[in-house]
Amino acid sequence: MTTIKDIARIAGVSVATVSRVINESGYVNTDTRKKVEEAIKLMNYSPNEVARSLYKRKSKLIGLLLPDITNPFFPQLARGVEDRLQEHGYRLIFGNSDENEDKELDYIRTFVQNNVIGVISSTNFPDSDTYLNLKIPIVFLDRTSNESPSVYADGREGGRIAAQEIISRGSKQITILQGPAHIKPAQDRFQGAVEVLEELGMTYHVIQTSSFSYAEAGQWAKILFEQHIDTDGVIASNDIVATAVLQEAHRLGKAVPQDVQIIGYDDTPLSSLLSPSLSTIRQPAYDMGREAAGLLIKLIEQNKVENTIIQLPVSFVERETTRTMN
Amino acid sequence: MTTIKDIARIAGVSVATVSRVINESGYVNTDTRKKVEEAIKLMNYSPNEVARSLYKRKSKLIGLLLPDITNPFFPQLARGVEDRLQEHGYRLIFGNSDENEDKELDYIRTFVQNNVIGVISSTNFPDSDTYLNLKIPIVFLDRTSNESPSVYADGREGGRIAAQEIISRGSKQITILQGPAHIKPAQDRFQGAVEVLEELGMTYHVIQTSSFSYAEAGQWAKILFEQHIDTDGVIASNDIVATAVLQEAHRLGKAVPQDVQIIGYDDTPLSSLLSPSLSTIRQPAYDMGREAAGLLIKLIEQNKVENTIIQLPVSFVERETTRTMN
DNA sequence: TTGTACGCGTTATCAC
DNA sequence: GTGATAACGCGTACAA
Repeated sequence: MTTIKDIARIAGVSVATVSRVINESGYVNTDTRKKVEEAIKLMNYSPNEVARSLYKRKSKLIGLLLPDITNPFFPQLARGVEDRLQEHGYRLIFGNSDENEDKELDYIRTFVQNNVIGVISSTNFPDSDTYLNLKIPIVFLDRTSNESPSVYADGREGGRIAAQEIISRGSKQITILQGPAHIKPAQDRFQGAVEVLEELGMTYHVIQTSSFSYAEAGQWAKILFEQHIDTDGVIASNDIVATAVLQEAHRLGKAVPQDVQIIGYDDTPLSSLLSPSLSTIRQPAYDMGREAAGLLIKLIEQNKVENTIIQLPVSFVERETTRTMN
Repeated sequence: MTTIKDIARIAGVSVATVSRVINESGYVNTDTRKKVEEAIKLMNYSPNEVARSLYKRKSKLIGLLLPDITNPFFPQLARGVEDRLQEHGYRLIFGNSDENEDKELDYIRTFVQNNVIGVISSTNFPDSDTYLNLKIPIVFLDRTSNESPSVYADGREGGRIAAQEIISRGSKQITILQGPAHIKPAQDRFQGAVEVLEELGMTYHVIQTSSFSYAEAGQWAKILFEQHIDTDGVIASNDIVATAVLQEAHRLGKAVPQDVQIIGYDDTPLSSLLSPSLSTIRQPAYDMGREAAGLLIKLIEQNKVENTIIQLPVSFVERETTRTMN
């Protein structure tokens, strides 16, 4: 590995001078600068970030913690985060938490050990000591915590919209798939939907699910129609589950949306490719990622930041699993 | 931040001793060990990985470069990699390359600057100087290069199987969607399919596509049926495109698989949730990720490794977009 | 069995 | 303008 010393030797100057031209700090004669730059190019040298990080006690690394990159909602988030960070020269240390507090804690610790300069986390435990004791900026993504910097979409509102839309399009026997109990955004959207259903005095049923996994989605769909065969409107906990419901409806010979309407949640890319394409509540995942990264960068680079709570709008995406309004 | 010095002071010993108990190297009296361990627990101390990395000239970090985490094939890969690495105490620095050589080079450089101890890359440029000059272990994932360590599934064979299956199930007017020209695995599977079609003297058409993006998939599907309305068998370049074709077929009132059979590629999780569910060529993505991580770890921790080229089997997954054999 | 001192590659301070 | 040099936190000879 070629170090700053090598460059200094080749350019015939001291390491201090090399450091100066690299960091554009302090004075340095045009000629000597040229010599140094040539040496750098010659050796294809780039400074050791680890040494830098050790001295400055901070790196260009940012920790990103997501529940499960395999759930198609999160890659969008991750991509948004990465694209924005990359523009500012930051890099990502990444981990999947599986919504597991221990795993999360373990990752956060190693993030800190690696001098990450900030953390973006999608966690169900934003108020745990892990985060409270963190001395670096942290942004919660897709999850909220009191006054802590957060970027999220309003789940309760999303749930409300889902319920309103499906009701106004004529469903009378609505079944809600309630997402995993430990996942806050899932409960928010569930609450929102229930609120509207209650307000309007609708009869409805609830199917409790315990994961968003592809593997189990089919099971929830089966159970749904076993227990409530006459349901004519399904508010799913996310697009994966909605897709499974759609498939099961087909299997049972139910016409969608004539016999049963289905509304998903997230607006994952696949939703528009289904047939019928999936009506859903859109969360602007990519933008959420970008916003979170932007907020974190502000937190890192400025001392005062105005808005540390960023709420992005959700919206109903009308496709083919809901009927048209008359 | 609490450092090894603090621990030493609190435990009333020298930093060397603390280091010894942490790393379980050298002798240390049971009593003094106890004192040190107590101090560590008291302060909730964990060693600074950056300083370690600087001294040892290598970290516990591994660089992972993927084309686009937003393509549902790659999260599976990533998850496999991460799960295995995590078991061995390694962490991931992650980047999306967008199949772009400059971006790739930029990431690899920052990986090196951060003392990553190995790299896993899904690249179209495995023979570029970037990789040849790398002095750390590298494993190519989903892509191959001569004799370099690689983990991949046989694309050519996958293409052959796709063609064989669709032919033996009765398609006569086959259209192949040829994936992006610069993506090797896409071309491999295309070649494989063409080979079989040629060998059997079938007539077939080719639609050239230039990306795997959701946004454009619909376009290719439209073009396909515009140019070859009488096609009765489609070999898609991956599951995303296959899904778009399926949707377009619906739109045109074509029955699947009666009028037109469709075979995808990858066996992305969504494939089984479509209706009709998608017949496809399965790549064991998660396992590929795990294998790649395992191979890299071997490369890092052992000096001799037997098999550095790992080829995983592809297989036909029969679902509902192909007819049953008689 | 334990402690001292040095070096890992870089930046910043302070002379010159 | 430029060059020594201390310091960042840790691991390891080597000495004790």
